[in-house]
Amino acid sequence: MANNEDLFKKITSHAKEYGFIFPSSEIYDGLGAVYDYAQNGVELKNNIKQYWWKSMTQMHDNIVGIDSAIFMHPKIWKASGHVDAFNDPLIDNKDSKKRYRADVLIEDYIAKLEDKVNKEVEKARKRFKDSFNEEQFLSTSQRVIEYNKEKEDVHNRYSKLMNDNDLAGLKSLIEELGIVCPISGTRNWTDVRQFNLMFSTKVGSVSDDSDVLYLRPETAQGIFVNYLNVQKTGRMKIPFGIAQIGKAFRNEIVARQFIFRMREFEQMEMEFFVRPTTEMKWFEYWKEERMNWHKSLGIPQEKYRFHDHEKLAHYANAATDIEFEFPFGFKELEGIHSRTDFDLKRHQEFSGKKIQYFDSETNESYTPYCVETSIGLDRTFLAIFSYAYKEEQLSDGSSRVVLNLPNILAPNKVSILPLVNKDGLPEKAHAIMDDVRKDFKAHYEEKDTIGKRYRRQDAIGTPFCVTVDNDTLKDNTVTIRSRSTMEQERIPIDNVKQYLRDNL
RNA sequence: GCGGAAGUAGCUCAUUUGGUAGAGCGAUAGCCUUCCAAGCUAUAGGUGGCGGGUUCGAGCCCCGUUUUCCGCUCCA
Repeated sequence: MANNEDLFKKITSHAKEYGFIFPSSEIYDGLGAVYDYAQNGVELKNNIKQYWWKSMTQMHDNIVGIDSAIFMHPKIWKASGHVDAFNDPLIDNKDSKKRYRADVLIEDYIAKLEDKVNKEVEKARKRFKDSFNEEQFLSTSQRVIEYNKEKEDVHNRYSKLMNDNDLAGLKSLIEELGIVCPISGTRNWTDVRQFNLMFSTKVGSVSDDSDVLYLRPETAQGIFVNYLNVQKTGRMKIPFGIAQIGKAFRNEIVARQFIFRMREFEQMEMEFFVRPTTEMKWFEYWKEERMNWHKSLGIPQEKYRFHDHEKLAHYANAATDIEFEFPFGFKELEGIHSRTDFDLKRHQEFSGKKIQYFDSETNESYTPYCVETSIGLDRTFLAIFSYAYKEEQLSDGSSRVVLNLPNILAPNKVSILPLVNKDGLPEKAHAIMDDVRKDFKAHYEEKDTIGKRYRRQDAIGTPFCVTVDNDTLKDNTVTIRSRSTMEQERIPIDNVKQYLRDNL
């Protein structure tokens, strides 16, 4: 465990030292849970995006992509359930340090009153046996009437407070009812605070409540609200999918573990629309398809596992996560959800627009069901980066740090190096560089000894180094060195690009 | 949000009871080098996280604040 913590620290500092990820606003002491992608990081990230995008839109003839705006009509988040489902009033007990939802505490209290009523009824039922009349008992028992009155009273006040968003009122109600923490048993509560999942902002130069917009907490809704447009203009036939890559924003209570949980992050989502009753078949299909995508990056199966959800979100009828074994344990990397027709139905209801599909095969109209694949781009970055990071002990007693990135994702594909910085070698190397860069992201370096330059390229994951020496000037051959094996072979300059094409 | 620990050069760390801040690595420039880090020379780089207090004098003591890490908490 301590070893893994140590490893994770090394990985995060490597990410900074070698230009992959910087803390946001670092010269101003940083901004919590926000990170910037640096010169090498942005290349790796873009390559991951492209790899995913192609696997979706190029390798499937029934998946198209869109890029919807981050700003969307505020009603969308009402329809999706985000406004109501993620506005929790939270309260902490200072003694047990436990956090509760204030509304749940009060609801529990009301439930206890209900239990008391039920107990009274049971007691009475035993006492009166066959002559027991429940209705009569409920309306005459003094105790039951009191309990019911308090229940109703508390419920009314509580509902009003929730509707008015009166946080101070919720706290005084909790105190007045004498609600104690189940753990510590004390009434030592903090103030009630509102937890808002979504960031809000205002549109227009003059602030007004009616102009509140949310920064989207997921990209999926941009797909759902464009479903009709895409289906019609693309003449899409079910089953078909819509893919999107984009930023999303969530106000996490605790955001930690580097880029694993950030307030601003990027998702790669694909919503696949299917005929109702076929959704479980497609759910299974996408589970397998997505796992294969991960494995295609050369990371072994044992680093991944499925984790099925026991408790389903309000929109889903099946859900699983693909988890990856990060240095800090198995954590969610991608979610695959069967979202039913929840989203399209809700948007039909809230927008008043008919969102239906006429299926010419079955000759009927229906609201399509939807299977979602939703992968965290930043988490994928972290998974690939941390798996690639290796400290190696070499046979000659020295060591090296190498990023064994999948070649297709590496920021630089090749580095062109003159063996020494004289004798016309730099000129020759520049000529090769100018040719290779037309087809591959290439890098040129003439400073320091060749060994140092190799190690620097190893540290940022460059798969190949091409070295120009004196023989090159005579016979137009160069050595090409592999990052993974550190072995090199001699090939004609004319074959360099073909070699790269064959080996990347 | 609570509790604990920490914050000195780009990185890793020194400065042993308060007396004007150093090293290694790295970086830059040059030299030397014909294939795998740690050869030579020179140079740059710190208002000691920030603010206040005590003191003749604070990196060191006190208070506040902020950031990071660890634990708890929360999480579609």
